[in-house]
Amino acid sequence: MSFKDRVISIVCKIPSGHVTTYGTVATLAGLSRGARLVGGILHFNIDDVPWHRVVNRHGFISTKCLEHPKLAQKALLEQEGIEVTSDFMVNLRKYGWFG
DNA sequence: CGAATGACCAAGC
DNA sequence: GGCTTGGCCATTC
Repeated sequence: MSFKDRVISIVCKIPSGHVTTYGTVATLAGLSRGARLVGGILHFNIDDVPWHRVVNRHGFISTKCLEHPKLAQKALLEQEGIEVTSDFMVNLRKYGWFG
């Protein structure tokens, strides 16, 4: 069991229709200051976790990946009932999940 | 095992 | 008020 596994576990527990932030995931995983690690971990496990439910502090999709994954994420979020603006931003105040 | 890396955050100019 | 800098710490090669 490692921080990585905890992060993955937590991300998988995010209820459908909700999103959370890197900082929140890091805190729930035990490292309130490990937001960066969460990003890196999700990067290495992009195929194993619903990373589309994790956004940065501003509610923006922070991936530096190609635009295609972003569109996929936007579609997935909307599919779950989450409003995503054309700027790939979600309303954390409304859809934010903090455990 | 050591050095580099990173999809963040908050404070400082 | 927007941009730049520094710190954080596990994972990876």
